[in-house]
Amino acid sequence: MSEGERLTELAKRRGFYFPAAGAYGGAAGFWTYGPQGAALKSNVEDAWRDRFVLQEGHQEISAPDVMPEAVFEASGHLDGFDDMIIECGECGATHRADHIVEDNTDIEEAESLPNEDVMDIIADHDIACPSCNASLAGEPVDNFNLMFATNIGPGTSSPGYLRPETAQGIFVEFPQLSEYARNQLPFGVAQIGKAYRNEISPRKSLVRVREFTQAELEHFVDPEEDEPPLADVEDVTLPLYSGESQQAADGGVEQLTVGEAVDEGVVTSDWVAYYLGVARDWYERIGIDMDRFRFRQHLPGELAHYAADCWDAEAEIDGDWIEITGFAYRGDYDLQKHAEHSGEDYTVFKQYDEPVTVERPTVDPDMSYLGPEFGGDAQSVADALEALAERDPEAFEGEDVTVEVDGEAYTVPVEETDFSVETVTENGEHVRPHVVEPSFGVGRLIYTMLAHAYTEDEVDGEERTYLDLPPEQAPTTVGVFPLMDKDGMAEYAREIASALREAGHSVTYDDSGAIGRRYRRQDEIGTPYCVTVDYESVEEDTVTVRERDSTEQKRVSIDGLAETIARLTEGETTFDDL
RNA sequence: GCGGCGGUGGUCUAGUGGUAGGACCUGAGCCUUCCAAGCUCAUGGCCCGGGUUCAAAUCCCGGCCGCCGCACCA
Repeated sequence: MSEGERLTELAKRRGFYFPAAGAYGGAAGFWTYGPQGAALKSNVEDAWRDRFVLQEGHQEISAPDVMPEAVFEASGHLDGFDDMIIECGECGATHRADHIVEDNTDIEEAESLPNEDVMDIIADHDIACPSCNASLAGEPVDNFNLMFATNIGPGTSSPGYLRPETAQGIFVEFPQLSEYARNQLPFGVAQIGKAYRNEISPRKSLVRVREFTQAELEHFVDPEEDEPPLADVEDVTLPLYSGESQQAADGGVEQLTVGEAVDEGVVTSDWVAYYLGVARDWYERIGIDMDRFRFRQHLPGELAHYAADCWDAEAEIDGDWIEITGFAYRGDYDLQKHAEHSGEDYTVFKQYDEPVTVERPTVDPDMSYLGPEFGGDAQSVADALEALAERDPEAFEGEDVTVEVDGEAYTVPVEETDFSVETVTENGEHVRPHVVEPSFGVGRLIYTMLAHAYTEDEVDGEERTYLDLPPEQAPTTVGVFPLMDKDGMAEYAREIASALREAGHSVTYDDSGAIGRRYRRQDEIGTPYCVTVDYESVEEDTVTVRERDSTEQKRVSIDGLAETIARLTEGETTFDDL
């Protein structure tokens, strides 16, 4: 059985996750997190929030899953997602219809043509299937959109989409979010939420799904001025698999510190390097095996439409590398697009230390002259004059000035342009922030954590399976058992369970069957500690605490038990020191 | 979406054209002074639809789901 199969079996049996709506046959790519899985997910999200929001001083928001079409027109997802697909009737291969047309004809931008036209072109040119050479003439051209579409309100006049990434919910609200950050760069806005992609072929349980949780951080920075606090992470060692190494015959993963990676230019963006460092330690914190982990740089052809440089964090499972996080330097792509499409201001005003006095050439052309003179071109001429004044004020020194519009020259008397050089005081400038984006797939993190935590060993000759999840992440912190359900032990144990719950621990109480069975049950869901009440407990107010990984036990006093468990889970003390 | 393989209680699995058996798990009880012990009892199943047949969980077709490969993964 593969690692993945063992995991899926355990996940279903023990309540981590299972295919959704199985009673009706299910739907591929949708999974329900059971009690253990939901608790684990919640813990991972809390740990992420702690590190990437609280510790960084960022803000967190929660935007809608459904957004109106305009948002995705601006973001590029509508075009980027609406692929023309043609399927070969012979071999069944699916191809991008627009690409096939572009490759076989002089036509460019075939994507902008209606599907019928593309079909006709394929028939007219008798284009063949690139896979098997059969003719594609007559095969239908379909759209395949990876976004889930819906209608907002009754009717179809207001289309909406389920977001394919949580990021747009942040970008689109930038003007408001900037206000909350008092318009001071840099600032970061995070979001943990669902995203949806109508994948052609969901695979590998939680790895490729149609509905998933993302934890995304959009860190808005001034590209000219802001620097990450690299000193905080410069000694963190990163396993880097650069684009260069991937393409080299003998390339492999290089262990470089964040400092070295930046100095040697392996990671070009300091910001990306910073977050690689932060994330590396965080992955370790949540129990990902650092011996089965790497950062892989995207190859040039692999980069998304918005990304300038991108590294993926990848974890090895069953010999495959699973992408668990993307670290992208998105530049100002998204804010720029939303500014263009919405007409709103997606910049931050940066005030200078000292106001700057500059001489600015301006024109205020007399339209009552330009209008009659140039007719419909008058506005273009006025715009050209303005541009020229900024570019080359000396052009206005003579009697006439000549500008070119669409290859045609227009000559205007300078006095009609009202040219002047004004002295203005500038207090600052509008800056369009750049965006650094670490984007985590929560389901994939969970899948990796479970796969890496899955451990088999032997206790007293019996095989045992347990999850060595870090106590902070474990769905349940402590199991409380009476050694036997008699002589007051159960009552005593229930009181202890209540007390531990009141102290904030996640507690399971179990009095069924033999004690060993109960330990194993907790082992399989990764519960780090079990407290057992025996005869001595009732008499002396002590209990045994059993550690999951070693199965060793220590007797401790009931007094301060909750604090003892808390210190163990938080790593402030070790089991050996009890 | 294509191709290959598969689908029997919660899990793992046996099985045959005559409507299913085991193990584990789970629950109840007994026993038990710390690691899946034992005994008794109990709950629970042939993925869905159509076809062939006197009879289908079994054979055929389609669908759904899963795994693998291809394609896709902006």
